[in-house]
Amino acid sequence: MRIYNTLAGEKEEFIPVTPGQVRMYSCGITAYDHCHIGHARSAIVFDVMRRYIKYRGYDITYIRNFTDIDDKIINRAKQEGIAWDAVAQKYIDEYYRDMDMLGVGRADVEPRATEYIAEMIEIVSGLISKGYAYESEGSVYFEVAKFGGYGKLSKRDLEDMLAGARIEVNERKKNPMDFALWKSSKEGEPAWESPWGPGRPGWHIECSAMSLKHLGVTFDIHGGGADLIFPHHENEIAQSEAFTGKPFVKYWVHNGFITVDKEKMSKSLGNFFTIKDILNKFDSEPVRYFLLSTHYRSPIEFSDEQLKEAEASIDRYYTTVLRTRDFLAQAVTVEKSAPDEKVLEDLLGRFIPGFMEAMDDDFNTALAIGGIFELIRVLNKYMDGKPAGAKASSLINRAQDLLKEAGGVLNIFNRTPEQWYKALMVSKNISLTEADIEAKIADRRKARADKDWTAADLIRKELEEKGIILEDKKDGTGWKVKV
RNA sequence: GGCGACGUACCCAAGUGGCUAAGGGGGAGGUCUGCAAAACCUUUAUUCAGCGGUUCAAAUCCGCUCGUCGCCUCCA
Repeated sequence: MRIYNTLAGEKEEFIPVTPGQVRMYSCGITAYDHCHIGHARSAIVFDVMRRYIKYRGYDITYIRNFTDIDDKIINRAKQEGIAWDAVAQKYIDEYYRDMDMLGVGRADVEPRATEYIAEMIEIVSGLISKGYAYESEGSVYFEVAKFGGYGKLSKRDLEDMLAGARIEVNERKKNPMDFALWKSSKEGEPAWESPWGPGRPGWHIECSAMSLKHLGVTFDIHGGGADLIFPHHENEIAQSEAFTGKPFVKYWVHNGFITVDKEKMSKSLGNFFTIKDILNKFDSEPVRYFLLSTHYRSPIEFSDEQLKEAEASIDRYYTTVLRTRDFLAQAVTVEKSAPDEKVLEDLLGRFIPGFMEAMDDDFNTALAIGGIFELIRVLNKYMDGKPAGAKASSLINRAQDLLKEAGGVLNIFNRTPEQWYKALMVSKNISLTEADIEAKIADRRKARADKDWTAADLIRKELEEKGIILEDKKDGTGWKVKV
């Protein structure tokens, strides 16, 4: 496997610290507001990395944290007139609802910052005694000038950053770039006892404490959105490496942003879409597919148009699944090979190697999906040749298994066509029930038997206007939701 | 100002030195069908923002130009 390492600035061969074992950490959310599609991208990307690493035979431990104490949470609590921890809990619950919908699995450990106050205090104390941090009016700051490697992840040097202005002056800091490890709390704010008086942890220290506790001194993969590279991840490196004296993380991976009208989706611009809003209009599978159809490091332009295309692609997939099922259900009478048997056989042989080659190359899900649709096309073409018998059934079964295997890693394409159509009926607000549709199909069957084509076509048209497409097959009429 | 990324067909999107430039969506024509739908076939990039260079060979490496975006402040 090759992984693009932000620290190295290039793809590197993946060699875990401990052979056969992978330890991975990704930055979760600060629980103070609804999650938007950008959070979904990050969560899905790391979910797929985790699934693939596991598929590749590694024993993986995956940690994803929740920041449950922070200025934004405190402000939100004031706004909503509820306790800060109630705010955190509310948005964590909501996060789980969103992620469950999107097929994002739970991490092995999902620590919350406030459960690790003691560990954080220990690190902060250690950093003070080692001379990397100083206390000032009840707060503790990390002195970046003392840490030689500062800037190595974000590729910038301290001098340039100081010259770059846009840094607020803070009387308590020795240097404007110094960052808070521990913040003294004002009266009425949540606070924990510490050697420096009542206060709360700074944002960055929690990830250092929780990863150290669960993954050890040096671990394999640390991920997050590209906007966390600086300052968050840079600061994590400084704290952790200053404290342990050992390398913090071997591979840093960062996902790209979602854009709207070419601009980064962000709270301040107000151009964001919450996961909830999107799932009101679209089923979750097209959303997940859409986010995986572009390489994780590239920007993705978000639009309804794109989601509709994703819907069409998924529909193509399930339509083919339905077709293979109809095919396998046919009574076998004779053994007949189709002209493209060899082509299909060849492709079946190299499908999984091709899938792995794509995923091994820095988790190229876009290429992997391309391979899936290549198989879909070849499979359809093969069935067009009207093969029959045991050999044909075995090839088609094999194709289905392989598609399921690849889909399992991406966690898409793993429903039945019926579940897909049902989901579409919900997301598209189809007013008909399945019984309504079946009744119309029965009416139309009668009309067709009487060769009353006008009446038959009228029923077809009527259903189409309500979003249902009829398909006449040899042994009856099927239906599907129009995408 | 500093650092970085990107620019591939009508749209989305792989491909980063050498097999016919993946795949999806859309358009046009066709096969099939009572009509459709689905599927399949043909077609839609002699060319990868532009210019110049390196090389037997470049979308892929180097340089310049143009354009777009990001980080440098909380941010997935």
